[in-house]
Amino acid sequence: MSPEQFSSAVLDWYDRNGRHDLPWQQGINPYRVWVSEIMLQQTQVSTVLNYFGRFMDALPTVQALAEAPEDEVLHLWTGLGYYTRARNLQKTAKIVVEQYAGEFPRDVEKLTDLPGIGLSTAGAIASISMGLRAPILDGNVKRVLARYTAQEGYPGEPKVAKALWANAERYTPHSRVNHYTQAMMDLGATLCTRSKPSCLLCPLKVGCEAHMLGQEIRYPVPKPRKELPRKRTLMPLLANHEGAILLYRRPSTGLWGGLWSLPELDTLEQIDDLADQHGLHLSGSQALDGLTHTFSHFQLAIEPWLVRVDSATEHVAEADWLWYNLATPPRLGLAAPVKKLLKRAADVLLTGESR
DNA sequence: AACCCGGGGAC
DNA sequence: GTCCCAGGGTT
Repeated sequence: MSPEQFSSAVLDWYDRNGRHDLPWQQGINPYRVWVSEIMLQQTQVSTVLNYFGRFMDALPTVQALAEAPEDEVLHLWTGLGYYTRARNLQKTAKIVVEQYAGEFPRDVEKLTDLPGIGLSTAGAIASISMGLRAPILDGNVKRVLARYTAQEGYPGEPKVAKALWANAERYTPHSRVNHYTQAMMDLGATLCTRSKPSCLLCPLKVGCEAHMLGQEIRYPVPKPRKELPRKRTLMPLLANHEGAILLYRRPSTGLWGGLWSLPELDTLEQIDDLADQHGLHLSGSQALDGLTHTFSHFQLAIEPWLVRVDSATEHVAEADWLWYNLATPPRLGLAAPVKKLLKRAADVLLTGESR
């Protein structure tokens, strides 16, 4: 779509389906829009609804905010979080009153010089409350544009951010910028949502690259995960004469909650403690191929050892321990890597092969 | 570029 | 529990 078609489609949708009844959309002026934009930074609309009205009732003008005790401002902010926002709010109010005679500068660059106002917030204030053709790139617009252009790369990357800003600028229309800005935020908040976007209702679905690829959820590309912490553990597979392996049931809460698993040891020497605990006599042990299991929050390197049990093992004394017969496996919940290791153990025990 | 700030909601 | 949200400032 051309930029004109793009913005027309967005504006038509806004006229029919956009939100027009939010508190900060009434009695629009730079002060109200500014306060709402600051409150909405990293904060959901439903939360801000509980604060905006109270704040405006108490401090209806930039002069009132500039003259208020800081404690009063922070009181009105209590529960919203990111309290630097509140302090910056009042700093900016004082600057606007003292340096700009109480009128916000009609200039994006001057707006970004004010504490707490970055490029996106400046664009929102300038377009919504002043009608200036200024782009925004908040989380909503970022998501809409990243999908529309199937933008690769994490938006925190300067190269990617630059591409997104360039498109934000390109699609911003020359007329009705106030409605366009509001429309793009609405689109991102109500249709082009992070998960389960409502593409069938979207005015941009015709040109949306991500939709054409059927890959809406891939965009924007999430922040790259930091390397996961690594842990290691030894897992002994104690095998009795019947070809059964000793397992225990993990506590119902926590990692692998309620699943059956192999014992975990820090060193191979601890195997003797385990044998004593169950009254077992061990013979030879043999290393199996190691494997790595990845959790959401760490990587676990597992060193499995196949250990032969020499003594009789009719019963296990402790509760939550059992001999898992590889030939006639009971139907139990097993941790994924344990299932893999049991299969390996079965191969070794039945064929004598080491893999 | 990495990190800090914060509370709440979706999943 | 994790991740994200109408981001910006500091180091």
